[in-house]
Amino acid sequence: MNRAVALLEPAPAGCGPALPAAGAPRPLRRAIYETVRAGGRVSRAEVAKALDVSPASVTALTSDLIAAGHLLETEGPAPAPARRGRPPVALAVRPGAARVAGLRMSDESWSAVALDMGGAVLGEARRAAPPGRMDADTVEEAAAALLADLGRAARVGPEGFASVGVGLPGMVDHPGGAVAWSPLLLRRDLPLADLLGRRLGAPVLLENDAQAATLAELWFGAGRFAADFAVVTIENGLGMGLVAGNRLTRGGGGLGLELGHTKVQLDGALCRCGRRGCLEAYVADYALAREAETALVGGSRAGAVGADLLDRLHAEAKAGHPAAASIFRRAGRYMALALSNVALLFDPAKIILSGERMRYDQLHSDEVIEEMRRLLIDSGRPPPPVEIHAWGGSVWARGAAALALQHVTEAATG
Amino acid sequence: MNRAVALLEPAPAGCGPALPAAGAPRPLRRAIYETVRAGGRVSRAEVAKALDVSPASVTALTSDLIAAGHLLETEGPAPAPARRGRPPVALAVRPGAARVAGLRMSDESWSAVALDMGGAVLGEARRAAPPGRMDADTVEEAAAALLADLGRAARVGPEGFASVGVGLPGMVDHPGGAVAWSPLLLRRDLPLADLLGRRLGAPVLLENDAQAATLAELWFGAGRFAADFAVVTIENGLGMGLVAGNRLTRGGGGLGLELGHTKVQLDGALCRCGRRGCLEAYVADYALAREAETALVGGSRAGAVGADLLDRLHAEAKAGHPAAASIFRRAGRYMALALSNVALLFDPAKIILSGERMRYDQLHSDEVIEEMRRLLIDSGRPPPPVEIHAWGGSVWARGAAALALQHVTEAATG
DNA sequence: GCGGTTTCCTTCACGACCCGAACCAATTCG
DNA sequence: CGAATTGGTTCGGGTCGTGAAGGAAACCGC
Repeated sequence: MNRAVALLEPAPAGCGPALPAAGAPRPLRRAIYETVRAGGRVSRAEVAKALDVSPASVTALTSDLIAAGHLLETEGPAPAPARRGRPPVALAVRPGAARVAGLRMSDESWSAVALDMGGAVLGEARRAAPPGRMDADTVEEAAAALLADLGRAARVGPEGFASVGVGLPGMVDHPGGAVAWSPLLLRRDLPLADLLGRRLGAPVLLENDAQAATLAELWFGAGRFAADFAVVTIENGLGMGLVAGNRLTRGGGGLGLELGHTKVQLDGALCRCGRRGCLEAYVADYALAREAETALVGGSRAGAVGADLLDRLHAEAKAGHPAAASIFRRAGRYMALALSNVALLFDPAKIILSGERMRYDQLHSDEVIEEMRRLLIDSGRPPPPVEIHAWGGSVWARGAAALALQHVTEAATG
Repeated sequence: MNRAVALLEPAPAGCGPALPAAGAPRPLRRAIYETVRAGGRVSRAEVAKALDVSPASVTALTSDLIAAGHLLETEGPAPAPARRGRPPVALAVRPGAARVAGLRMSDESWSAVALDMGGAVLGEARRAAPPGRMDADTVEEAAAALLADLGRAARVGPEGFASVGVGLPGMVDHPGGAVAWSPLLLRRDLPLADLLGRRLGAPVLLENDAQAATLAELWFGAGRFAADFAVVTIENGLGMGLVAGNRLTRGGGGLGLELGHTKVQLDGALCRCGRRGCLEAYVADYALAREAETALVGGSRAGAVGADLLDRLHAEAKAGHPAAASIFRRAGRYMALALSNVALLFDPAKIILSGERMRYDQLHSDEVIEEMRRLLIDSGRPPPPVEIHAWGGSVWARGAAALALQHVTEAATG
């Protein structure tokens, strides 16, 4: 910091996992690129130290990457230059090398975000979700329209996105690019990646929305410096994602981890999946809503639907309405039970709660966290801390965009 | 099979994972060795095809491994020689290259098994567990005594074991070689691997007993040809292990997956861990026993303890005793709930039930499996099949020995 | 200002690893 | 017996990454 230099490129703060993935035999070229991206502005010497490789290799490969237009040397020193000796030259990802998009489909609205290769947001867009369950054509149309909006917002022309990541609820076969089942879709086993890829003119990567949220934490959020953590998402349903050894874990079959339908009660409450005792049937918004209708009887019930109803319930509970409060209290207790099960089965270093619908803070109040702690057996170690990330809108789309970033990176760095 | 040749070495059936581990950057030397061990008797051409490497590399590295005494060429053709062309030369692991031992410590009895490098059992030994919780000296003494027994049974001299694997209940830090907590030990955070290693004169690898059982399935059992499966163990408590991408998964903190203490009921039955609603509190033997005392009132209750009591309960249930039957029925239903949760969270290709104490078949009857299926959401795919492996005695010790085998292999093949 | 020191980066020769192509070897088929 | 077929080996070469040596750019003390 011994001199101030105006940067020609905006200084990226870095994105992507900050720690190297365990057991990943990635080529050194890519490892170097990812290290630079993770750090934002990193010198060659730092790269060599971080990856434990010789400076010679770093020089050779960075000049290669610079020549290929993936990295660049920036003015100004790296974060903490030593006071003596030759000052380091900061390397950074060349942001303009490519642009990617992330789409997030949900039952309410779809959001999209455009990123440069440094992970900086170039623009955002949002549209209401098409009503009802969709056929393939409807999905394609809506996705193309949203991407066109995004292109305008981010000043990216058509065909301007090198890759598009898509996150949607349901059972998504990520490697196969197919959606085994989704509440948004009419058809089972839809090869959506191919369909959208043809329509959008760019390779499309699919992922379950909870997994996309997990990627968002890993790439841009609270998980960047944690190697092992779980993300629990509260949206229309309940989902979760797991990062182990700094990489996203996908279930054996490539499908997501269906936390919402794990059973927390024999012969319990009825879930929309038709079974009884699912966690969702106690904590999801539709579960709260059906109890709200009972609790708020006598109020202007007929007029309140969906989110309105829940907001009213929430207000009543805060105001001390006993029935309303008991609804949230029970939901919170089941939430604690579920979180303790996650901690016991996955042993994460931390648990992150994420989702747009986390405004009902009784689901993650101090009492809930405290109850979770009580439910954990004493392992001699502190229980995993629980962090709340009630990020707004585009975060999940950014997670989907991370898929695209990863894909472009792999293609570019062999 | 066109000619019969007497083998100088016993023909090994092969051991170890039959499929290559995903994302494992193991050196080709080791990959070749492991491929040969997995297949038992494999030709160079088959190795090259299986690993998708050039025959040239296989030739070079196998001659290297043969010279080092790790592999050998055996007489007789490999399993299915083509009818035409030069007949293949079968390669096999040289069984005598080293011997390893596996120890399994439990609350009742300790078992041990000696293996050669081909995974063949050279001998077994068993001793009653030392009573009560042990200090470090007691563990060392008992382990050394059992290993001496094993040496005699397997005709292996002292210092004859190249490595020793140990499986024990509790929270085991495998990479660190420490036991964070175990019901068998007095002390927390005991660096047992170092202590035993010094005493036994060989490198010692520790693992949670359920994880060892999972390794046993992966190396010798039903998991050899499955890349993704879960193992649920029913012993004094309930444990589980998970194989993903053909390798054992360890929790974020390196500790096991505490299935037995996941909560299946808010404010449920009291568990020995002090919490309420743990799965163990419904299905473990001590949980059954305490209900048995109630159910069998009027019988010769005073005389029946432990296993006797449960055997009587089991007999009564089979004979139609209503209270006895209801105990097992409830336990079975919670078992089904737990299995469905495992399937939902880990999405394994199959679930294997293992353990010496699985003689109470109501815990894994057809009704239980059927109930598990009903509890799973319809993913459009068949639910994971459940296999029962009520193997006797030394299997868990073999899983521990697999740890040692793996360690020796890694040391030998760089 | 000017060597000495420190840190960063580059150059260059080399070794480890694995591959492709060509070739030899051992068997069956016609 | 030659052709075909399959298994295994030899050999030159490419890629990747290293260690050692040295040049480059700053600071320090005189």
